[in-house]
Amino acid sequence: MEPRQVDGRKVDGRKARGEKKRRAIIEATLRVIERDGIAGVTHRSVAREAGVPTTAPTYYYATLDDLLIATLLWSAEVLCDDMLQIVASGGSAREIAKVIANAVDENRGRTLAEYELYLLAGRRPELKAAARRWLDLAVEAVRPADPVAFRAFLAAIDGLLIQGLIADVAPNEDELEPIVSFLIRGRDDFTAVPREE
Amino acid sequence: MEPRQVDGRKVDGRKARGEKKRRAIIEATLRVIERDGIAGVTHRSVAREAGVPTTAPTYYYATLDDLLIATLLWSAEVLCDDMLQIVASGGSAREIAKVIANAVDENRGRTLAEYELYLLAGRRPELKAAARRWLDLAVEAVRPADPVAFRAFLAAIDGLLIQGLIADVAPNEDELEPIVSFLIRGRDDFTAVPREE
DNA sequence: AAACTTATGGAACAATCGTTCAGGTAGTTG
DNA sequence: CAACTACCTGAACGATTGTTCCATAAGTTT
Repeated sequence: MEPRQVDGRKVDGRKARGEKKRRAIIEATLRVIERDGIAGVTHRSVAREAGVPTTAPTYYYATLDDLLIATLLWSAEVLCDDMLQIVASGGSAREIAKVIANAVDENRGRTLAEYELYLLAGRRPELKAAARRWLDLAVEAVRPADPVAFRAFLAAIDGLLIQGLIADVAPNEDELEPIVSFLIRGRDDFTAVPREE
Repeated sequence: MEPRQVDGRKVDGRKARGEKKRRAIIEATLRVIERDGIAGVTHRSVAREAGVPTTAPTYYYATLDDLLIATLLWSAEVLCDDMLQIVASGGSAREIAKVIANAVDENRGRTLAEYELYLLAGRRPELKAAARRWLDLAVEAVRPADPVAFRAFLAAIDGLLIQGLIADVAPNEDELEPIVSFLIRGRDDFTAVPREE
């Protein structure tokens, strides 16, 4: 059975293909950012990466800025997942340390891209909410009884990640684990308040 | 008495002027970064900001990249001062909170520039040492007995700053003070080891 | 199948970029 | 003051940029 709209018209296959290409362009843009940073994003570099004609990005996104913002808003969801994986995993200090170590080593490109988002949000107010979203989600997910200690923990996560990016050699989980352990000592404080249903 | 070289030759006034212009160009570049980010740095924009001819930046710095790196290395010293003011002030939590609040409000442009340095260092190894320098200096200045607690503190400083930059309204010192206070509780641990003379 | 709508892409444009270069200017030396 | 040197700059070039435009292809409806 073919997909149809409520009014009986067929779903326009042209639009469907368009949406796919739209996402392909955004994903290509993110890959470019991971590899070369925001500075490397041009219509042509994105088109080359996505394997589409030069004018395709322009066609789907009115301006290069729109493309960049769309990409970063989308990547913010990835950021959210990464960060919540760190914060709300409920795991041991070692598990958290492992996630951080991965973020600054294997996933280094993506982590760099995420902080490019942070920095751009500093200059583009419309990106602020997206960049900050994981912080809000973290608070909501954990519902810390001691918000002060939890905010300190969240700040330290950001600091460990960004400092890990500029280290000569990326820190491994063995180095990170004691620091994380120190940060979450008395973690019971975080989760003492159960979520109200 | 006019300045002379040891060999009796006069100091070349031409070179002296050149050095001044060199610094003027770097300072102009930093202002451009503070205002528009690294993306806004071009030979022409820098020249306009510095009030020098278009080709002057090219003349003094072989390539635009050299200019950028020279600027960021120089700004790293400012970063160092700022950070050490925070860390090694030996001040109260309130004083530290005040410095952070200033960095994300009044000095917002400069703080943004400093994190652009951080991020660029993530992609340019030759900048890493400069970006990391304040961390090394902080450790050396404080000589913490508990390096783990101190590194957590340093990471949290970075996190508070960068999160302050993407907040809807910049946090003030009243909000920051309890967090800082939490971070430096048991600060005696930091300074328990006196510097060996 | 004809009419119609939407998606698509190659050519081209103006603007801006980094950089080159030959000549001019200012300061120093003899 | 003439010769010399080092610093400096305006004009210009080739490359790349974002974006526009129109012809065409693809898909849908009548």
